[in-house]
Order: sequence, then structure tokens, then C-alpha cells
Amino acid sequence: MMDYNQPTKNFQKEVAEQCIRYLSIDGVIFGFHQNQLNVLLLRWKGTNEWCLPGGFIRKTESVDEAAERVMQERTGLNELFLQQFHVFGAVVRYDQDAVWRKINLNVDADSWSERTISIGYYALVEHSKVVPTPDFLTEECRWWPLDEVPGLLFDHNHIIEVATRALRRQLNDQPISHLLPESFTIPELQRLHETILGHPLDARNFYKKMMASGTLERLTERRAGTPHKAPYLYRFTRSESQA
Amino acid sequence: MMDYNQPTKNFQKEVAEQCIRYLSIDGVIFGFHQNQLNVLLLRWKGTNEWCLPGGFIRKTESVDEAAERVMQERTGLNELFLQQFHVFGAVVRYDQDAVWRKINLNVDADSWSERTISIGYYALVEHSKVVPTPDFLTEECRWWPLDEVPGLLFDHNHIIEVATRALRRQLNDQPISHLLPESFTIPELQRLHETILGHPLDARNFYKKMMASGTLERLTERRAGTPHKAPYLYRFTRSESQA
DNA sequence: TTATCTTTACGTCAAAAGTACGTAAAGGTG
DNA sequence: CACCTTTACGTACTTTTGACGTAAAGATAA
Repeated sequence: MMDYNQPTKNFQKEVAEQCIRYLSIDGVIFGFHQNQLNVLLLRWKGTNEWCLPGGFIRKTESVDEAAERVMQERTGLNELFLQQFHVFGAVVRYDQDAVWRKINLNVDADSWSERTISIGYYALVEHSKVVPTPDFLTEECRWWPLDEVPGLLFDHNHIIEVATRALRRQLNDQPISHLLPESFTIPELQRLHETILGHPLDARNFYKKMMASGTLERLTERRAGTPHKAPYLYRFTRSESQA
Repeated sequence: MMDYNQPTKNFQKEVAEQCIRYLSIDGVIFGFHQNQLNVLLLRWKGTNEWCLPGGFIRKTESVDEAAERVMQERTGLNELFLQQFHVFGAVVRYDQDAVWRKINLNVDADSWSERTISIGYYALVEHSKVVPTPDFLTEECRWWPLDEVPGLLFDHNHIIEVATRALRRQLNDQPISHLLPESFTIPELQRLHETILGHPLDARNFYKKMMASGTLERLTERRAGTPHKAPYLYRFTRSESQA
């Protein structure tokens, strides 16, 4: 069992034994809530410093499995849509000394302060279903609106930027369904697209385009409780591979 | 200096000391010749087995630099268009025993038969400028037409497939210029597009589309020596980021 | 009760992009 | 020099995209 009084030491030992050195996973977990894109961040133990969820790859698991495991642990979700989007492989990715100081880590220079190559994954999840769960190096896990994300540890702001660009590109190719609940209204879907693309869309044209795409199925129910005309609920027809 | 009588042993030692274990680069170098897409392959020393160019990442270089170095060594080119396209991270990527037998390698089980995660890059190069150069594990380096590629070592056939799909996707987004010489005719460009896409295009419509793209500049010369009407030469106006 | 306002769920129309196909001129070959 | 292929255009039609119109639904205010 992990000795939580000496987490760092044990962690280093575990990584060295079970995991592939130099190589890690960083995950950008996107959620959509109150018409905003959110990402799940972790606060480092005993500090006010935030970072992305991540982890090392065990020698016995595939890279995809490692990403899935890490994301599952932080979200409590069994299934999630995951996409590999970039390898961050610069020799100096960030100011290591500055980061070690920020997180009060006394580093064993031989084993821990070496460069790390990181494989970036993004996940699209249903915001309301996530149970944010810190890992043993962090003491808080919560959603941050994408445009309020603070200065993060490591090069994690940069990773979020690249992930966001990749997500935007994906939106052009295929419908993005995993960020919304099973059923949703067209205006809600429009807000999602607007948020990802970063600019407003014409409601009439958006409606037309979605109808023409053939990926949506109208339900008989409508969304009640709105101050105006009750919109129909829709769901994606999960035929092909979708996001 | 490398001892070429004991290449494998020294290679293993070098890798262990200078390079990042478990992690390698695999490169799919595309060229275009005689209306066919070609890839550069290497024949393993003393065998009739072919594989992709590749190599390990040195501790002192970035992943991109490693890819560039490996590709430069195999092609003799200083500048080449490189694109990271996928990480191959399965625990078992191919039948290791079978491969070791094929290449007559006696493997030190502790250090060399471990899994390797590979970062896939593809390169687009001007076919005629390449000087195919084997590395010290191989004794032949040459172009293979994409549709005549034999069964390769490791999972390299799979990697080529994924790279080809990525290249096809890229063609939709941006013009692909690096596969052609500085100046070329529209029909030559059309053959390239047809080859990448895998289906014929209408010459009239292709011409119109290319003219409308605004990325081409017509030269005053024409291509002489053709049995028919001499076509104009064009070149890409290298304004934005192009492939 | 009824006018008003916002939102939804459609529709219209024109510009732009994509697709099918026509053709004259260029440059060989028999 | 007739003939054939290829280039370098052009025309016409269809599909997609984008700007904008509007009636019905549902709440709120007078």
C-alpha cells in the first residue's frame, strides 16, 4: 500500500519500477456546462497551483489504456470518448526548477528531474456525470471554465491550447455528441458548437444544417420549464463513429 | 566509433546510454514518381526483410529533432516536410519472436526484447532529390511503390496504412506541395491528387479548382518534350503554411 | 384578457462551391 | 496534312452555404 506520509518517495519508486520512464500521459478533459467549455484541473497538495490530470504508462498496459485509466480515475466514468492529439517532446518543455519550487518538491536529481515526453489526450465527457477525484499528489479536483483557467504548472496551458485547436478541427469533421447528455435541444447543441468554435452561429442555418446531417433523431418530448416556446428534445443516432 | 563487426551489441549499448528506452520514431517517407506514391524502405542486413526507417530519441534532442535527424540520414535532404501523425502504443504490437527470428537477432532478453512505443511521422519529399541511404542495421535503402510494398517487419505495414490515411486527410485541408519539384504542370499535380485520393478526378474541374485556390503561380515556360500540347509550368506561392 | 416579447421551427432567396460535360488550340504521329 | 491526344479554357446545372423573414409557442406585463 501507498505510504501517504511519504507520497513522493513512494511514487518515484513505483514509477521507476512499474512504469515507462521519460514518458507520460497528459489529459485535457472537456465538459460543457452553462454554455461554457470546462476542463478538469487538479490542485497540487499544499499549494495553490493547478495542473492537468496525467500519469505514467505502466509497462503492462498500452498507451491508450494508460490514458483511459488516468481519465477514469479522475472522472469516475467507465466509458469516455478519448482522442490522442499530440506528443509534446521538446527537451525543455518548461522551467523545471521553477515548477519544483512551486510544488515544494525536493527532487532526486538523478531520477526525477529528467525530461519527460508527454502524449496528449483529450476526453469529451458529460459534465454532470463526472465525479471529480484528485489523485494522491493533489488535494482538489474541479472544473474550470476554459477561459478562466489560471497559470498552470508545467506546460499545461500550452497543452490545453493545442487540445482546443484539435477539438475545433474535429468539429468540422464529425458531430460532437459526448459532451451533451443523451437528449438535448437544438439550441443547446448550437451553444456547444458556438463555444467550441468561438463565434456565434445563425440559429436558422444551424437548425437546417443539423437536420440535413441525418445524425439527429427528434423525440416526442419537449424541454419544459423554459420561459419561452418549449423546444423539442433530440438525440444522436449512434450509427457511425462519433465524438 | 561504432564497431561494425558487432553492430547489434554496440547499438544496444549506445541506445541504452544515449537514448530514451521504450520509445522510438518510425518514419513513412512519401515520394511521388511516375504517377505513383512511393515509400522509402530499408532491407535488414543479411536478410530479405524490409522495414521503415526509424530510430531512437536521444536524451538531448526533442522528438521532432529525432524524427528530422532520422529522416535526413535516410534521404540526404536538409529540409523536409515532417508531420507527426500517430503514437503506436500497444503492449504487443507484433510477434516479437517471429521478427527476431526473421532478422537473425540474438536478443538480450532483459534490455532489448521489451516493448517499444513508437511515434509515427510522415515526410513529404521530392522524389528525385532523395539519396536513399541505409543505416548500419540495414544494407539497402530504396523506394517502393506504395501498392507493391511487401510484408514488412514489425507492424510497419500497419503504420504505413495509418500514415496514408493521415496524408489523405491532409489533402482536404491544404495543398500538398512538397512531393512535387519546384515547378510542375497542372496535370502532374492532378495525378498526385488522384494517387493520394485513390480515385480519378475530372481534369476540367481540377484545373478550375486549382486556379481558384490562389496558391498557384503560372510561369512563362511550358513543359517541352511531351507528345502533345505543351502544358504550362506552375509553382506554389509559398505564402501560408503548406504541405 | 390581451398586447408584448423572446424563442423555436420552420421557410425563402441569392451567392458560392462543386460536378458534368463541351470545345478550340497545341503539338505531336502515321 | 489528316488524325489523335492533351491542354486550357468555357458553360450549365446542382448542391451547399449564408443572410434574413416569419408564424406559432409560451411566458410576462398592462
